Amino acid sequence: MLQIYNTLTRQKEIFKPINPGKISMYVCGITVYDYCHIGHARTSIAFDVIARFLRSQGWDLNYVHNITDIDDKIIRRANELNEKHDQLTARFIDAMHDDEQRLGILPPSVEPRATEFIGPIIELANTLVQKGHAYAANNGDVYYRVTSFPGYGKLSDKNVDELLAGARIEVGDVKEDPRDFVLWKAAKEGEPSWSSPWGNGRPGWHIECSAMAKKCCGDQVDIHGGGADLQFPHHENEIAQSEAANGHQYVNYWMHVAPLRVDGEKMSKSLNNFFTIRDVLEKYQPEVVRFFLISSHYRSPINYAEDNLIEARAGLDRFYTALRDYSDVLPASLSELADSDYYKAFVQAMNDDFNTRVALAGMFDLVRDLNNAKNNPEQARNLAGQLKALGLVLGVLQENPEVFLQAGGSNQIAAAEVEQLIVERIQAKKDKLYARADEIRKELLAAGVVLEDSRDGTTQWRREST
RNA sequence: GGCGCGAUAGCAAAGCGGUUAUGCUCUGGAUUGCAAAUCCAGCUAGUCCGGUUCGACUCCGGAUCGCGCCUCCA
Repeated sequence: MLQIYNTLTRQKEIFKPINPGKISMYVCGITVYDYCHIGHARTSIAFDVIARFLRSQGWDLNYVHNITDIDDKIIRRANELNEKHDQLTARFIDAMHDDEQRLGILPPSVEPRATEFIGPIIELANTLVQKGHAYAANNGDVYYRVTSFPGYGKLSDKNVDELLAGARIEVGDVKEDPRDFVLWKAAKEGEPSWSSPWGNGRPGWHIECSAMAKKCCGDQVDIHGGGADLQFPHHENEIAQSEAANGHQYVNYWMHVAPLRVDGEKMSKSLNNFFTIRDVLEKYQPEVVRFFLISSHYRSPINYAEDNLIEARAGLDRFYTALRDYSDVLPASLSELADSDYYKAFVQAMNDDFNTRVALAGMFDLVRDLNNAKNNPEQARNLAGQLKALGLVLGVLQENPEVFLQAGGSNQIAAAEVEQLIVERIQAKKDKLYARADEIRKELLAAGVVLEDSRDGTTQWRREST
């Protein structure tokens, strides 16, 4: 039985779909004015794992992951780079897809872009104006009237009155109330714009998600997710918009992924302490990064630190070492797994608010049993197939073990050179020249390569995680 | 200041009112020409102070510390 921690109620709840067997899941994506950082990767991977798991359990999942491709930062960056805004966004969308592919993130069911939903956005803004929840200011901006929505603050536990105290009042503000937020922004000279009942302009940030969720998922969404930093104001504003317009509950289960930290602080654009995905992948294998990010629960903050990445590689080393002799074994099918205790433990862990850490712990148990079963090839192959099947749900363990183990590390020495030294060493061993054999071992170890002799006289090698 | 989250062994990170989490590290043993890998065994826990309970790391209260949101942010 699937349980999900709901930010709205601050507790784990038994999941009940709106439509039997179906789940709609809307996840806030990225504003594409720069390369994605690994904080973005954390959220994307968390929901990728959730999507993979839900599908594996037979749910008919509609996973919507949007792209914000028009906003102030995009316009500013395009001006800085003297580039058209849509060229800029196209470039960074390509980069994002590239990063996602490398990290094993499967494409969502739908990937709507704000600029493709201008019509529905205007329609929604219009509805809100007509219902008295929004108003057009005299400069062509349209604002949401926060005090018109009684439930405002329910997601983030904010008190509307206290928000007034902290609200920023800008010079020349045309809002009725400092808490009001923009639905439609009048265009200045030269800015990209679309025509609307209020003149040329562009959508505000929050309304695009309300509009796209409505079009892609319907008026009510099963699961809506994103980074924890979107809880307020973004998701709070989405609720205000959608519930005021639709007249009923917008989202049943709100899920928020904890921030990734650097030196104990949140990694973010504004703090400028972020590492882009491509920077990180220069240094670590994609699967190592992915494994690191799923090694803790999605609601726990994790620290991006070298030691933790090395540990992730060490964990994967254990998995891939166990799978070494079974590169030809295919992941078991779900029907083959039905009676497996490992599978049951895995599903139980994942059903408990997607506890990947506990799921992995069970997979390590499976590794031990697999290593113990090496004298029973049939059983061993069966266990290897199970392990790969569980790995597939998490999006890991699908590489060829030798390829994985021989990649990464410092790469001080080429694979061909390693192979050559191994040939020389095997000859030395045959000649009982153990001093020479040990010398080669030491030399390679200094270059981060570990040799592993086997009983039949062959030698396997891998690169160390450091 | 308001709202919220967390504090677990050398490190990382989970569940659980009483029974081994797990991974890495470390120690001993098996194995190995030496190693590595693997297996077996073991060592290190629950920030502090109270309370509830036969019994608390687990529930309740308080303190301390850390973090997030309150402004664009996944």
